[in-house]
Amino acid sequence: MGGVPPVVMLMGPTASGKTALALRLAQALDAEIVSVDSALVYRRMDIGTAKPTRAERESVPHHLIDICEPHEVYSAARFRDDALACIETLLVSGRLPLLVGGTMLYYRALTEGLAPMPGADARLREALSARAQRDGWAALHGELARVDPRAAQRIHPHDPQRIQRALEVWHLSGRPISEWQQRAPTPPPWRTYKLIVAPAEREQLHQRIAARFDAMLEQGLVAEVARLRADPRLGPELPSMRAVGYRQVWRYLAGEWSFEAMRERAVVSSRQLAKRQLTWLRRVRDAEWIDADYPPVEGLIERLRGSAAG
RNA sequence: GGCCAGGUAGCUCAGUCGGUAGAGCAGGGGACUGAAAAUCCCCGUGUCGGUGGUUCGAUUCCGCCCCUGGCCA
Repeated sequence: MGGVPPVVMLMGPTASGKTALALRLAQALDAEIVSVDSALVYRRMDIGTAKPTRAERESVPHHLIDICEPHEVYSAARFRDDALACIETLLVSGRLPLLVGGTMLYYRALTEGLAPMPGADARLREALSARAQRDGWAALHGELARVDPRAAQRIHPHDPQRIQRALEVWHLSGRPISEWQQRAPTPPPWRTYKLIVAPAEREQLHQRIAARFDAMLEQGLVAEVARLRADPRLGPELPSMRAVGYRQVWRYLAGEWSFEAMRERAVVSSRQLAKRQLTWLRRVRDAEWIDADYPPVEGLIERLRGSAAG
């Protein structure tokens, strides 16, 4: 099969058991885990992100976890750079990279690349938000329609995040975002083996999600968020604090929601996240789907060994 | 036991001056290029508690019954 080294990607919705399965595979295959998760990158966010425990991280090396502070803004672009560097290092030293996570945009950034357009600019975003506050996002969408009709057509007038990003790119580069985005995918040079783990029944996933959130509460999620709230650099609008669970507990601690309402809203958000992840996952081609309740671990190990040797 | 208010979508409720009903939430599907655990888009037939009656026609009006609150005994 040639000398192209393999990379294994283990994907799946939240609460599907990715972490446990990854540990077993990594130990059997002598692999190292590369996290593909937009929340695990943040330090001090452990319980609510279901971050692998210290013991787990000692049994198998993990990468791209705890790499930035919650007041910082991580991004798909940073992930791509970090992941490419990390995978290269592992491959050079002959170890198998096992990519594990549920942030599907990050997988896409990695496997298809990102257009080389300008990155985020906090000042500009503030200015755009201020104008939206005054004139409404519809006005900014109208402006986008003048400078980049193609993008304006694709972006819904109610989608502030994308309107803002499109205008940001326009102001920073003088070129429409739709122009930047017209470019062929740039796949990485290695072969990938894709695994998707998910419960066969949606109801099963819903039960896992509720049970897991209750477990997080028992483990002290509220206290964890209280500690984060005490950090003056953190606020509810930051990407880190908008993560499922954190966002709801924040509002509970702010006195906006009862404990029961917080719990319900968090579980609901988690279910909705899982649904969005599944929408991405269904589109993934050439992936092997694994039933989360009966993962064929031994068979998988055999196949991956064959693939790695191939 | 009596009186009052309710029983309408999985939940909370609106509504039909009689022509078989619609919001929010939940749920489902989809989109997704530096915030992505984010941000958006689309999708609403359900014995209108049961049963008789009036009526061309009842979820709507009337009687009785059941259930849930509240008040009075």
